[in-house]
Amino acid sequence: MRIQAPRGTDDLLPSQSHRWIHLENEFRALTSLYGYREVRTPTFEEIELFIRTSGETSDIVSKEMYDFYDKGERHVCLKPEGTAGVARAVVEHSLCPQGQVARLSYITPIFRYGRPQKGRLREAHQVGLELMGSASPTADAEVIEITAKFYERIGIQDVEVQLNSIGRAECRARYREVVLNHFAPYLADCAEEERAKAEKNPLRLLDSKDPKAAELAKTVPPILNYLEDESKANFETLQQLLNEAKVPYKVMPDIVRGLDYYTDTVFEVLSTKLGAQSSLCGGGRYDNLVKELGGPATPSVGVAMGIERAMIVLEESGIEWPAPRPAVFVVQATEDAAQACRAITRDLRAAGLETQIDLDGKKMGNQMKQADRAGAKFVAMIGTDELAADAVLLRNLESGDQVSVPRANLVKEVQGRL
RNA sequence: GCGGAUAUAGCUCAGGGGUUAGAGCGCCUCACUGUGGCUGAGGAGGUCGUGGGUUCGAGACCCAUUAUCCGCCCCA
Repeated sequence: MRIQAPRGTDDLLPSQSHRWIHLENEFRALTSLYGYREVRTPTFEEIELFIRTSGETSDIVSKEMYDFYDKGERHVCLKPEGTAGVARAVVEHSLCPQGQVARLSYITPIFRYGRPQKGRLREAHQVGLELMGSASPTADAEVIEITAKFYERIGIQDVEVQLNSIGRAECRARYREVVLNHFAPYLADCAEEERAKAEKNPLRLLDSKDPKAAELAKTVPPILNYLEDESKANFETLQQLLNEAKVPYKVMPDIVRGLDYYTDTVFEVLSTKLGAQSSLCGGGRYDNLVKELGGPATPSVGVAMGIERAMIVLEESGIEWPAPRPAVFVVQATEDAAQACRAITRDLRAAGLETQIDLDGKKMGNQMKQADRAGAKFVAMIGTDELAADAVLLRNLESGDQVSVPRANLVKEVQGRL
């Protein structure tokens, strides 16, 4: 059988890669306005890193790790998410000394071993931010504002920012009992699998798709009622800050995140154009993570946005970004013009103009076709006449107009017409 | 990891037990006699996902396997 790309992976081809580059450039341009600097951490890490941070019982760790033993018997893992590696690097290089703030961004592949479908691959890609060293809700607001601005900037419309606070560990422990009690009638006679799930993370009951559970979920008191004073105050401040920044959001008491490290603020951005995988990004506050990795107490907040999912929404929305195209295709009308053509090609490129030229001595008509197919804006042609006159015939492929210009002026003539 | 659907040319798809497997688009060549897009004429390209089986005969039927898509779990 012919070798094909591994299950759940995708080749990014030239017809698409310019869109990714565009999205990444928009991300970099936006985040650098806020002072974020890019970090690149390894593609694989010791598996322990993710077990410690995401939590042993999280789905990511318990069933989706792309892990293996290397030749040195080290148990390693392709990173399933971006935050843990960045936090590890921050601790390792003391990037966020006490009392300071670090603003970091990343663009990375992530790996999760699950059953693939559209918008959920085994190798996916994310752009993300980590704002470390501040416990203030202004930090949460900054990250959420950038996230909203990012989608706005790339032209994604129908999005909804969903916001919640899940409090601190003690609050969640108390709320856990509330939920278990509330759902007791349901848990008494539901499937074993459901019960095990509820045991692991009772908050999952809140967004269950089981009709009976969903019914009970309507009447469960929200976790917001159980927040400690500080959490509650911060959540209120955050909402004021978002109002102030004119970032629309919706408080959703049932959003819970799958990773153990979140504290207080959690949020997601959803799109109506995504189907079952409706989540465009996820983020939240993680005040204990850096400390757990052996660093100083470093309250932090971050977000990770899925590139593939953004691309799906962009496509569904009919948003097209222009593909790169050559400014000039140089056509050799006769064989004796080949050297002159190579020379003007060099001149054009030296002037920063994307220029292509035929390699195989094809006929002129074929060269014109190549120019057309490549999407060139101009053809610069040299044949016997031009050679004699030291000129170049410059043809606009869109209008069909053409003029003969002195060879020495070619670059200027092209630049003047672009 | 569980359930379901699908797999035929580069792309989108037709063909449903019987001779050399088709279409549209794309690709190549030629003509239009220094010019692409339009037109016309030719042409290349498929072990019908892979491996077994049933049959006189399989692209069609059966089994397995791999991949994709949809739903669940979960999430980006």
